[in-house]
Amino acid sequence: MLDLKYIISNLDVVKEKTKNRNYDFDFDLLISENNKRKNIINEVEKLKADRNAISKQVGILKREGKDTTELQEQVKRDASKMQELDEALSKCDENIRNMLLNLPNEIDDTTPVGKDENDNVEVRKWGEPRKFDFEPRNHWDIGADLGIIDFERGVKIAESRFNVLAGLGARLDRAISSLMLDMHREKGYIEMSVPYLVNTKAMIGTGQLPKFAEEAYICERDNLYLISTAEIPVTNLYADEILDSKDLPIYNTSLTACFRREAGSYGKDTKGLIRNHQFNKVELVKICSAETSIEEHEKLTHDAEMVLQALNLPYRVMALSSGDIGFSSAKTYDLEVWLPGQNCYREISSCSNYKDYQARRANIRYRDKDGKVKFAHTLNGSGLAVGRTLVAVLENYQNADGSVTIPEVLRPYLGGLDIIKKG
RNA sequence: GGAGAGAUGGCCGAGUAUGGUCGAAGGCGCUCGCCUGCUAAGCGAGUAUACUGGGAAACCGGUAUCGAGGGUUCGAAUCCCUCUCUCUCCGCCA
Repeated sequence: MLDLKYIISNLDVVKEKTKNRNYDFDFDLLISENNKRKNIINEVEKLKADRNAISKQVGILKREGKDTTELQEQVKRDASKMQELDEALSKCDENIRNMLLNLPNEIDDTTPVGKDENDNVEVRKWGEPRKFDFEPRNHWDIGADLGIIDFERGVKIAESRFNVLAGLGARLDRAISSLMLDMHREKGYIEMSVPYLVNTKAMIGTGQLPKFAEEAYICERDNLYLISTAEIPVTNLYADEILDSKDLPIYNTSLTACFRREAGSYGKDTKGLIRNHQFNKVELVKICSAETSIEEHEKLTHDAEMVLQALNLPYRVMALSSGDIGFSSAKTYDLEVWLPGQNCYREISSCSNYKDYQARRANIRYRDKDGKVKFAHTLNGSGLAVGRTLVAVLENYQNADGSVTIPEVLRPYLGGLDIIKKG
């Protein structure tokens, strides 16, 4: 949520930046609603001030044993007017809040302006894609042949876009998760184990609602949502809190399953593990002050990159353009890993600086050194998507005979195992 | 699932029976100043948030907020109703 006062006093900039997202927003309606609101406040608060003053008088007179009937009658006359105005005011407040909840974050000045993902800008590249002396295969062929990914049975017990990892597939998934969590813990992140179901308030806090209700699985009976990312529970841990500046920055990491309906992506990546309804992800979440968030964002991205480097997986870092960046984000770097089976780079992590956008929604604040209460900045990034990392390992480490070499750093997590072979 | 107790500022905690002088005692914490070889202690002062009006600003006024929402009343932290959450006991259970 952007600050309404900021929007009004920087209207041209905000309009321009919203337009750069290809996002339509009725700023005129917002402003007229706000003017209406101020007028009502003026009127109703005068009435209330009168009422309070008279009520005070009544109290004093009653104690002296004097008659107050006339004063009481006087207040009664304005009661219905006050109620009317109060109702109009709450309606106004609600309208404004809804509008603000549906206005995306202001893009950072360094976010490249562009139409869509084709305008994303490559920031850096790491590693050389391996040269194969055979035709590299897709991970779903490799996985099925090795018997470590079972696509059919996942569909049988749930529906399409669900899969089952079996044997070394499941163990490899766990090894990858553990490696990531250990690496992040060593960098100072606190590991968190959090609920996979959250309430509406949390979903609004991080920006999934009201705009993206279609993406979420709902447990209607209990009015809870399955999380689409650990960002939701971990960021909202601090909702409605005033943190001490001594406790900032907060570094958290969390492994959770993530649930996404993938509405509107029918036909996209239907094969394999790339786009599933449920996948594991290790998330990095930071809460920090406004002064440090740009630097913390760079560091967070770096921390996610280190996992790819440890696994020796080639990748590139993309700065998302204004047309591709997420609704709540001011600036986002995507990490894209090289997938030889598909001969392209694919997103494996998304690292975003939300600045105070989520903090305003979730009411996450801190007291700075002067004792002033300020909105915090929130950041998060995948470090990394576990399923997609599994994909990258299978495709990058595949051998001509269909086996897959285990990357060195994962071997301690697999009892020293160095290769997955058929049978 | 059954029975009971509770929710007050950054934190703890009084106030609720008897509605008005309660934005709310006291303590802790924090900030500033004093004092003391240093630290600790001590002394003094200050210390909620949001919205809104005026002002260049310092600041001054108004409104709202004692879990949330409604109601009674001239007036609600205090009385009534609904909901949410927390705790204790019982039952069930990984």
